[in-house]
Formats: sequence, structure tokens, C-alpha cells
Amino acid sequence: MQVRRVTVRSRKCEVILPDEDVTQAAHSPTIVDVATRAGVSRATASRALGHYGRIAPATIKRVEQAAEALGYRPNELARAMRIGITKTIGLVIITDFTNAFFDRVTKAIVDEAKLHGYQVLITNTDEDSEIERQAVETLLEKQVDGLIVVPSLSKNYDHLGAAKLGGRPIMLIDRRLDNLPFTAIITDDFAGAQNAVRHAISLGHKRLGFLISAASVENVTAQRPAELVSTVFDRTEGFLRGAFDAGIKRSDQHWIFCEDEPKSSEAAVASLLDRPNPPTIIFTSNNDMALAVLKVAGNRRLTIGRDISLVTVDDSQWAAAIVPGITVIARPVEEIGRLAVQRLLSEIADPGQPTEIVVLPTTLIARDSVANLYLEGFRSS
Amino acid sequence: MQVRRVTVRSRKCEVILPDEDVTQAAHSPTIVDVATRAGVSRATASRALGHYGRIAPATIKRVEQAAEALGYRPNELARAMRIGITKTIGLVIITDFTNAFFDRVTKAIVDEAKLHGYQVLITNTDEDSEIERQAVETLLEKQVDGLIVVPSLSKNYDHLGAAKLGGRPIMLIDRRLDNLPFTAIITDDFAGAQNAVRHAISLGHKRLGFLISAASVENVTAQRPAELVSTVFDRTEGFLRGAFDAGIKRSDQHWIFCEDEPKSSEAAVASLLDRPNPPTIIFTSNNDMALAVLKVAGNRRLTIGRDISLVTVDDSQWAAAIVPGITVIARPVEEIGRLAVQRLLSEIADPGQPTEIVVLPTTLIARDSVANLYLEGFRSS
DNA sequence: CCAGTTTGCGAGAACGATCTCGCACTGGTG
DNA sequence: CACCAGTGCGAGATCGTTCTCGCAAACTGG
Repeated sequence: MQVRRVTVRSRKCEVILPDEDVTQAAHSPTIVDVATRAGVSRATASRALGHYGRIAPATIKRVEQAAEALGYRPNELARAMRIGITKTIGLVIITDFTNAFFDRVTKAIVDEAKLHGYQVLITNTDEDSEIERQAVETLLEKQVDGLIVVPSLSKNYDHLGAAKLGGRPIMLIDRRLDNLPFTAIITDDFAGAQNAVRHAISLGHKRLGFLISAASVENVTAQRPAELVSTVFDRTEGFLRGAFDAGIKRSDQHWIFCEDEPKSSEAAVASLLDRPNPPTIIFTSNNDMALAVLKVAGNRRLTIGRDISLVTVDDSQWAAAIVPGITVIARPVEEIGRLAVQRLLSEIADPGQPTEIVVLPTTLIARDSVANLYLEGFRSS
Repeated sequence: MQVRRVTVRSRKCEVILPDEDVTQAAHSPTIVDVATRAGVSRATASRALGHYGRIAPATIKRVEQAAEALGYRPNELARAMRIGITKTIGLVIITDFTNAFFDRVTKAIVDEAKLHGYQVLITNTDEDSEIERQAVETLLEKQVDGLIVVPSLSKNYDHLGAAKLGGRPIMLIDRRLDNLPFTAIITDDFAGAQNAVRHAISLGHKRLGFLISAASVENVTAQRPAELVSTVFDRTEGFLRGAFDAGIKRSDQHWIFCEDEPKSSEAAVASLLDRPNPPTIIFTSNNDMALAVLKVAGNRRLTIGRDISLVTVDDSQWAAAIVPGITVIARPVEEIGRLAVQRLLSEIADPGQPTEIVVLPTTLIARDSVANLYLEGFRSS
């Protein structure tokens, strides 16, 4: 990459010191410096600034003035080491963009944490279980007070067990982890998916396509893989149940499982559209797949919401703004983040609460990407 | 919000201890525990695990086995305090979604940092200068080794000066900060914008609309506000220069400055389209504005790339996938993040390097949202 | 066989905060 | 005047590491 570099000024290091005292420009002042300047001991200075213990009001004032003059800022590391609380939580997450989960939940977590005086150490696992293990370990070494984890697909959860061992609580978000006694904040993806199918059927759709993202699959397959991330699993089950309840025949259910690669998912969409009796609507398990539908449909000059219908999971600004608006199963992503922080902090303050799985409801936002086939029939007659 | 709660199991606390030693289940083992078990002193244990100093190979093995058996994990807090390095950098950023800057750059920074053994403490300022001040202060108290900051619009940079005081380096990203001697990684938004106008003009566009987001403006105005974020400022200048170079009359340049609110920006778009001689193309300074164009055009049954053209800044997956694809001024967001981390770590390792402003080039990705008016003219004739 | 070097290890001092303890001083009371 | 409670403050321990220093044992060579 070509880079244009502009040197603005060679740093001349003319820094305005907070006080006339230039003797120690290098190291930032400690509480000893404050104490010396105020003419008291370390202990008294600490009491004065921490407002605890027995101390004369006049001394407090003197110490505070000294601290102010020196520009004293406490070393949170030392403080944390002494009192055993870092006021920091670790976030182990999978940074993927299209689903607008990572960014929304991260913002919610960071903001909610700050509201309670906590900072967030963030790590990305890229859906790799080994990286996740290391990330958890590193965060624990950094002495975080608790962890929020989007668990990656894995069979081995030893590292999460070890996490408990340190006595520090963990909250799982977005995905369930069966057989693990942790609190999890998830969404009711089963009901959401079921509901979406019901909606489509009410608009006259009878041949349904399901485009399911599956990390464990290579390329594309019609065979349902044994392993699915819990969210995708639940969506799949919900779609299935919706179709079953409406009495849709198996031959009118077009299932495709495919890896999260543009090429694969676009091929999958194409294969759906090329079938003899193609589906009139495609349900996608995430936004990557939905974008593939948009792309392939666009290339074929098919109009979404007329020639082919679409429903996906997770709302986004573009889904609302484009024409036609995309009908989505919206999940309360910010609520997940906020709840996770609140419960984590509650668990930190008061450990030993019973674990539970909190399931937040989803909302179907009906826009125009699902055609009303009754209306179409009426129109064409 | 209604919540379905499912208590999975009341934690029965049957934790498998890493060793038969049950005497101290509460506190995680320290190096003293390891030393005791290995029958050596603290110092020797530290040497064995840290692989430094003079130590017998047999002792190393004994200590390592003890550490393994106890499940010893070093306390990074204590370590950091002793050696004065936390291996943590602070990220002060504005979490906004539509521009796909926050999430992409965050991922890049987190990943690049991890590559070098660093963790990232993240804070959100919501474009508020006072919050930014506090965030920087908190991060410095947490003893981060350096800071990466997306500076919020402000006149007061005292807190950034104070940051230097602690001797810890800062990297600015995304936005320039004039008059401040910091290294900044930004993009060539001027050239990018100029180039985009040139492209449009080459396709026959002569009446140009510019929709500029301006935080300091209330609602909508045609008056250019005195204060613009540097990125938006540069884009504005670039648009202006492109129009000037092509000899576009002032009366054919339709400028609108508006706050970052859907209502305002949609009103702004409407007012552009309602003019007597409306622009054939709208350049937007960010994706919020672009989505407003999509929405209003959709409501009016105008087709993007035919009835009205559109160019915006920052590429995204949806801009590539929808029909028509949106022509964008793509910025190397990941490169910004990576470079920022690299230079920050370099500055941490070897302080006193000259500051400079690094300007990364943008790329115009031409898709179909810009109509070829020559072709149109040809077609309609 | 002894002086000198090398080797392995432990005692103790940091890092910067908090917190317990007890000392000295004040002032009130019998 | 003696006693006691209360007040303000400082000495020192502590959190869990790392690192300097010096000591003793082992090894070397003349």
C-alpha cells in the first residue's frame, strides 16, 4: 500500500508541567510524593484521598491540594492488587460484521460497564476454540473480575471450567452451551424462526427455501450437519417446526447448509433458484446468507419481494433503508449486552447465585421483502 | 421486555480440583505455592518459570511440574507492577455503526495487538469531549502502555497533553487534530472525494448534490458550518475541488449540511430532490446520509443509479450486495488499525520518534449506483 | 591441595497502593 | 491529679511478582 507521509513537526517536547517542581519529570507522582508535599505519611494521604478512617478535615484539604498540584492520579494496578478488584471485565467475542451482533453487543457492554465504573478488555476468537482458551487464560491472568463469552463451537470446555476455578464468574451470551452450569443470555431463535415461517405462509408461500450457515460444512450440502452453533440450530428447528405445523410437504422444503463463504452461499442460492419447483421465499440463518440472496437475485434481475422473497435474522440499518425493506427476525442485541453486564456484576458482588438460561424474545419486523402471493394472484387474474 | 427464564441447574459446586491438595480451594495458587511445592525459594521459582538467570535444568523441570500440578497462572497485575509494562493498550473510540468504521477498525486493532502479545481496553466516547477526557484518564490510571484515540470534535485537548505527561504515547486515528504534535493515521479523504466527483462528471453528471453530515448543525442548513470533523471537512473540500476543477457552476452545486439524525437527513434528501433543477447525483459524507438517500428514493419510487445517482464513503458488505451496488470511496480501515498498533508499539519500545501524519490512499469502487448519463441520453434518443 | 572461578540458590528490596495496629496527644470527668 | 475515651496520625505489613546481591558449594587449574 502506498502511503503519503507528512511529518508535521519533530516533537520538541515543550511540555507544560503541572507545577514548578521539575525535579522528577519522568515518573508520574505517587502517593508518596503527595504525602511528602502535604507533610504527612503515606497512610494519611491515602486516608485523605480515599475518605475513610479517622482523619482531620484540615489534613484532607492539605492532601487534596498537594494531589491537585502534583497532578496525582492513583495507580489502579497497585490499588487493584491490594484490594483484589480490578474493575475490569473481559469480553471474549467473535468479531464478525454482517450479523451486526459483534458491534452492537460490544457497544452495549462497554457502555453498560462504564455506567457501573467498569472497563472492558476485549478479545477476538475468530470462532477458534484454541484461541478462545488462550484468550480466557490471558484475561484471567490480567485478573479481570468476570468474563462475558460468546462461546465458539467446540466440544472441549475445560478452559471454561478452569475459569470458574479462579472463582471468577462467567456469562455466556448469544449461544447456549449445553451441559455447562453457566448463566447464558440468549434469544428465542426457535420461536422467532417459527414465527417468520408462519408469517410467510399467511402471505401464501408454500414452497420454502432454507439457507443455513454451517461452519462445519465444506462448501454446500443438503444434508443437515450434526454440529450447528446453538443459534443456528434453534433457527433451523424453528423453521422446521413452522413448516411442519403448516403442513408443508418435505418436497416443498428446500434445505441447504453451507459454509460462511460468499462463493459457497451464492452457489447455494443459485442451486435453490435453479430447482424445477423453486421456493418462492428463502429464509436465511444470518445476514451473510441474506446478502448472498440479494446478490444472486440482483445478478439474475430478480426483484426481492416480487420474484423471490427473503427473511433473515438480525435487523440492521441497511435492511430498513434499502428497497424493498428486508423482513427480519430482530433480536434484542443491546439488551443481551446490558443484561449480561448487569448479571455479571451482580454475580461479582454476590457470588453463588443459581445459574439460569435467560431467553429474550425476538420480534418479527415485516417489511416488503416478503411478497403477498394472494395479492399477486389477485393482481395477475 | 418480557423474559423467559429457565433455571438449568442450581450450581452444586462440584468442581474438579487440579490436584488432591484441597487445603486452599479459595485463592488461586501464587508463585509461593509453586516454590513451596517444588521445595525452592520464590526467586528460584520465578527464574525457573521465566527462564532467566542462572538455574539448574533439573530445578526448572521440578518447578514446572509443580506449577503444572497446581494449575499456576501468573498474576499479570503483580508482574506489570514490578516491570512497569502492562502489555495493554487503550482504545478510545466513537462507536457508531453505519460507517462500518468502529467495528472494522476495532477488530483490526484487537487482532494486531494480540499478534504482538497485547490486549486492548476499549472505551466509547459517543463523540463527547468530556467523556473522552475521563476515558483517557481512566485508561492511564489502569496503566496502559499506550493509547489509540479517535479524537472527538473539541477545542480542548488538555487531557491529551496530560496523557503525554505520563510519558505514554498516543496515536490518533481517522481524524487529524491540527496543532497537536501527535502521530495520526488518516486517509486521503480529500483526494477520494475529488476523485469521486471526477468519476461522476466523466459519466455526464453536471448538477451535483452534496449531503454533508455535521454534528454542530441543528437540523438542516445550506450554510457550511465553521466546525466539521476533519474527515468530513476533507471530504467537503475534495467535493468542492472536484466540482471547481470541472467548472461546475455554484448554482449547480447543491450543498446541504445536516445533523446525523434520520429525520433530518431524510428531510435534507427530500429538499434536494424537490428543487427546480435537482441534482442528478448525491454525494454523501457518510453512510448514515447514504441510507437516507436510499430510503427517500425508495419511498418516491426513484431507482438509484437511474433516476438518482449516489456515491458515499466507506465500503460495506451491503453496499456491494444490494442492487444496484453502491459506488463508494473505500478507505483502508483495517490498514488504519494495523498501522496504528504497529506504530504505537514501536513508539512504546523506542520512544521519541518524530511525529507525523500518515495519509493512506482511498479507492473508488465504481458500482452501479452512478448512472451513465451519456448512455442514458443515447438510449432515450 | 589450595586459590580462583563458576554455578545454583535464597534473602530481601522493590513496584504503589491499602489497611491494621498502636502510639501520642487532647480533653473531659471523678 | 489520675484515669479513660476519643482523635489524628505514622510505622509497617500486605498483595504477587521480579531482580539484585551475596553466600555457599562445586568445579577448575597450577
